[in-house]
Amino acid sequence: MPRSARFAWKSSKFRSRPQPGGLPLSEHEGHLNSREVRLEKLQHLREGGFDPFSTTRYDVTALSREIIQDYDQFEGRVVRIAGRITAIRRHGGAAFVDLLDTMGRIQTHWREDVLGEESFRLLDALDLGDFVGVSGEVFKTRRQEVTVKAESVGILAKSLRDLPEKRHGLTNVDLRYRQRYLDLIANPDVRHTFDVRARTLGFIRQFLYSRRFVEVETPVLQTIAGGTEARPFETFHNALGMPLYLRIALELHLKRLIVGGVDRVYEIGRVFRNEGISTRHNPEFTMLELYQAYTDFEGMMELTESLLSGLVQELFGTTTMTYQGQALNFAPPFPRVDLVERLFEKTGVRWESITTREEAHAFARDLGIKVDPAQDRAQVMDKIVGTVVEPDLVQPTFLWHHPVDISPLAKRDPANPLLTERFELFIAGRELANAFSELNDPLDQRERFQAQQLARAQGNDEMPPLDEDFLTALEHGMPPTGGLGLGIDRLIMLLTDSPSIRDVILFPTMRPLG
RNA sequence: GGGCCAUUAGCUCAGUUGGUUAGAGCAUCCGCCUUUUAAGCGGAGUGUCGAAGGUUCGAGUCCUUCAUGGCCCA
Repeated sequence: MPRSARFAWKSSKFRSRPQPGGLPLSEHEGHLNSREVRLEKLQHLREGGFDPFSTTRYDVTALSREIIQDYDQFEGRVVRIAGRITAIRRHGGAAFVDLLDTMGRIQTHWREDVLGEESFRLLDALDLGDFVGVSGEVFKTRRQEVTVKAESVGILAKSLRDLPEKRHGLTNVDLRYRQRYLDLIANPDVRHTFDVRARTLGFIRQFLYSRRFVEVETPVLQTIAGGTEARPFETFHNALGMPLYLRIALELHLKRLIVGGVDRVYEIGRVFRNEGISTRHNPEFTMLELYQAYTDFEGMMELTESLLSGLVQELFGTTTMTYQGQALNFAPPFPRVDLVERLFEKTGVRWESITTREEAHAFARDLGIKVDPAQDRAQVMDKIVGTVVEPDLVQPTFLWHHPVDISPLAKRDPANPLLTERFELFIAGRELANAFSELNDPLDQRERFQAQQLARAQGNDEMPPLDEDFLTALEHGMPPTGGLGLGIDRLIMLLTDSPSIRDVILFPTMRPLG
């Protein structure tokens, strides 16, 4: 087709139809759906020499928000912007076209007498969702809206599918998670949530760098998935001909690095636990684990307070924030609650007095707490604490002094060997972090692992197998060390006031459709 | 795993006691409109009512099973 041909597009939608308002249609005539209309427009653009997919670059000189915020500096200047069309308001020989770029929305004004007929008529083949580049002067309309005058335009990509509806956005939660790209286009809060996530990770890395921590990456695929109690995902290595497991914690490899003399070490990484999905659980999630030699759980408390209060200060400009209507104050020091003492205050029963599985189940029954009959004493006691103690811990609070029987990797309290030097940080009733003075006695560690093997043999499939390689490392000597694990996703939920973990994971685990 | 709820046009949603050809807004298509912004005015409804069975003269609506999601419980 000759390049000089005037570009004009008309839908063939009605070509096979009788006149509008006329005779009824036969069954196979007439309607094109929206994708077919867009394909037809694409075809016309190509035939007119405007292939939207042939453009390889468009040198952008300004972004929407900076043009609007620094209007004084941009007024009258020619800028080149690019983005997705989110609205077209046509006025005969002119049109307002809204573009969405990475910073936000900006309006452009297209006039036939400025662009010329051919360029202006490109609008006939444009739809919401298409990418265009616009170059021209920055000005303000009568209504004082900062606008880019379209002096030249380019089509950068065509969209073949409709955008979500503009007024209500995309609210179908299923679609929001499955097609997160649409969610990001339609719902600006989503972008904010993931900006906060990125800034938080940046802050944490900067904070740890300033304390001379080294960031490392340890194996995801492991022959023994240990470091906590959880069912792992299993996979298979073909060349080795053996099963491998996806890690459930970072702990045991990072401690090997402490043995190796990396005195301050951390990893931010994905861990995988083969358990149910809920508003607080995704099968894969992100953990921060850090280990610092020559300090203990008190050192980890100080670090935790300093990290979180600094982070909240950085994000909000103050140490207070609100989660789901609850005001939270991150100013250190955080209050401490002794686990065994608080349990006694709440129930009149001391942890030490419950020595058997049967007693634990009876205790739970007395409190009206439903427990899986298969659970052992420690699991039941954990559940009781989770029900009667933890929900009250709304303000950032250290729950500490956990019994040794639920803390297989923590050092004993020198004053009471049944307790450990451990704490869990609770905020808004939820566990956010877990830390302790790391057990470095290889003989004690072996005994506790062996106790786990007993539970494992009795059918507790959350118990990891004994990790002989880790014990060998410990036998080479590990200095006294403080360790901390912190759930990044739950932290981001707090910081973005998100009720569900799925709101802070870009692509949460979903069943496939059909 | 159990209970409750939802699934209707591309998107957001109505749809009565089972009753004629299933509706609205946005989006889309046609016409008009050169500073609008939920632009406006006039015209056009585009659908496997999540899927499969069943009851019925008649099912979006009632029953069963299944699928996906949400909330609560485990």
